[in-house]
Amino acid sequence: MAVTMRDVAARAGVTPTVVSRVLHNKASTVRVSAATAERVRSIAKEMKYRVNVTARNFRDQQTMMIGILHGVGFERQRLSEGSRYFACLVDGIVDRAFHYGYSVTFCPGLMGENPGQAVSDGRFDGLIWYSTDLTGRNTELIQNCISPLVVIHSNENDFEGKVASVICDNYGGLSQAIDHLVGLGHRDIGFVLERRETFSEALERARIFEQILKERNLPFSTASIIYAELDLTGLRNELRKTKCTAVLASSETLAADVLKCAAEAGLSVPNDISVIGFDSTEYCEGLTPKLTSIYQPLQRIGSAAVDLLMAQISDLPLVNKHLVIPCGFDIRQSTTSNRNNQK
Amino acid sequence: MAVTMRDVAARAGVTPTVVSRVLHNKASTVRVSAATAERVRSIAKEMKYRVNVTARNFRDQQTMMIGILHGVGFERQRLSEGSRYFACLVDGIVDRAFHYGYSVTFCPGLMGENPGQAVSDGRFDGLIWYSTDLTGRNTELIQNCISPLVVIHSNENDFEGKVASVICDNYGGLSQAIDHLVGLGHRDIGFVLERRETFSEALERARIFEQILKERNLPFSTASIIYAELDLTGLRNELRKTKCTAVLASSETLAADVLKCAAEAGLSVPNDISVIGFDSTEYCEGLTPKLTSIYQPLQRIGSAAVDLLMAQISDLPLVNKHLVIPCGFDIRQSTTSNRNNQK
DNA sequence: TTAAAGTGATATATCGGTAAACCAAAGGCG
DNA sequence: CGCCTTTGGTTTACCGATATATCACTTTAA
Repeated sequence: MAVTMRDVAARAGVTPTVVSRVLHNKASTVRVSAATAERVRSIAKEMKYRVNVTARNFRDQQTMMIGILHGVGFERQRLSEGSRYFACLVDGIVDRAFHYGYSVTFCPGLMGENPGQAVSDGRFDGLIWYSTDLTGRNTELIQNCISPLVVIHSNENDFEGKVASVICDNYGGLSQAIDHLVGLGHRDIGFVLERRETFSEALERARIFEQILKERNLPFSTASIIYAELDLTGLRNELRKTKCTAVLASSETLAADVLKCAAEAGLSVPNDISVIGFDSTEYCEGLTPKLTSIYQPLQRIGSAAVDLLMAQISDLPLVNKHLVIPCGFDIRQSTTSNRNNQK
Repeated sequence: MAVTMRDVAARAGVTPTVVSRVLHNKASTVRVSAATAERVRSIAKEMKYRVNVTARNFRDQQTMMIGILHGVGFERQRLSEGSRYFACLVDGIVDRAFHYGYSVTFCPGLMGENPGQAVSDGRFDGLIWYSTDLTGRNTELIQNCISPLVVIHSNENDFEGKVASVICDNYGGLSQAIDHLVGLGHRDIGFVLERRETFSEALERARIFEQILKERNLPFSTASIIYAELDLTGLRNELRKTKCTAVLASSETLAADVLKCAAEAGLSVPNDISVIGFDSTEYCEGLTPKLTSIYQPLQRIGSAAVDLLMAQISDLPLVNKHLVIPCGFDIRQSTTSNRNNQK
């Protein structure tokens, strides 16, 4: 069917080996006469010869392919849900992988019995695990996963420090946000997160939020944590009765929900209540009011994950297999001085 | 390194062939004793044997992998740009591909010299081409692409009908939108699109828009087409001075820009001007006011593309290689009766 | 003059799985 | 008993690229 190396070799009156050398080895190292090399090259071009990548990968026992495992099991995350977030991450991964000559494949949900099997199948040279849920069954799957593996949103404390991870600096990001609010005169600050016990990322942020408030000697009580159900009625009521003059939301999407609920509850943002989100993609600019937000460099997180993965694949020594990427902070219109607060 | 079929065979005291038959052939067709089969199966399980997918693919001369080629060349579309749109499409593709046992890989930008080469490389069994630009160099690349190939946003008139395509029913969708506006008493209707000569999809919609207005005996002039530059100042001015009481935008993102510019121009939507978008993902619900929109069933478009591709890969006879998927129409808050118009 | 070194290529083996051809032993039948 | 069929395997070959070892033929140096 397709033109093979043998075909080219036959036409050029040489051995496949020579063709291979001419086309893929550094010509300096190998001994092929200039004339032959030129002839082979021109014939290969004329015949539109292309290496069979599958054959080469098979021989080299590699695939030049990494998989993104997202939303494992019941979580079943789709690209179009929370897409802004995931899309930025994927862009970072794909770009960086491309730079290494690697391609990226999506593994939606569970791929076969065990996600790790995709690697032992030889289907991928490595996996990047992206999931907001690092509890229960996922913990187990990750630990049993045959490396190479990098988990996003995980840190050195998870998995006994054995699994490479990339995470944004939640502590730094939340500190900036809280200090910003404190600077504006706020003292009663709340944290809004989805009520989902398996949402590790949000829970971790809530934990750090509490820690920072205490470090700053700011008031913290159970009322400081506001849970949002899928149905937003509850959130609307919570906002109406909370004594917080400012709230942080654990994600951008949730911050948008807070804006919506505040409006429905008759609260003006930022005059009645200041709101800060987490993510800061271009989406924040589109909201009314424009959302002040902690900025996660998602593309950098993605590319860092690829770097970690490549180090494992190439068996390079890793100085640190647990990366923490600093967050930025973008002040927009949804936060203002507590003086304005009419409560 | 990994356990191979030979390892299992050795332990079971049989030939690799037998292992292969036991594990992957329908046991009924092949002649292996029940006892042997059972023994092989249990040993394979015990040794955690997994087929080497690369090896099998190599032998079968296939990859069980399809590529999504998006944003070729200078266009260089990233997933996070226009992500809502693309994300839905990708979800449809990935799901359907998975159903066929195929995986999906992203090929951002130009992959090597010629995108089609990815297939002749044997890297993919087929390609899905998604691009808003089907002009110039891309036309050439598509025509030179070694099949199998399916192009999204293309129809039977492109590429001499030779290239399989999937497109949404722009005529039907726009008709519904225009009839909706006419029903509300509007007569001066505009169409907003990005000023980019290579934006085939938007240009096609503008052309159909014009056709429908003429069919309905509605006023059409060059002023009916409003171009949006990257810098939105122009759009703001255009909206301020247009005599249109309603505008259609060629995409959801652009419709959001129209809402923003209208607000900045001091126009109330929908009272001063009605706005209709194209896409209708959940994003429309988040805008203020909620956006009335033509609904493209993006996931269906994606899955239809996969079906077309699979038919080509399996060499099945195709009744129709040019699919047109009907659009829906979701009425929300950005359109209202022309009576309210204060102009 | 002869051995050593250099040059330009070829032959071979292998990655793992599997289809196709082949074969030995057991069972069936006139 | 001898011949045919069935059963339960084994042997072989191949997919395409390429690393390694090998080889024939020069050229150079002692």
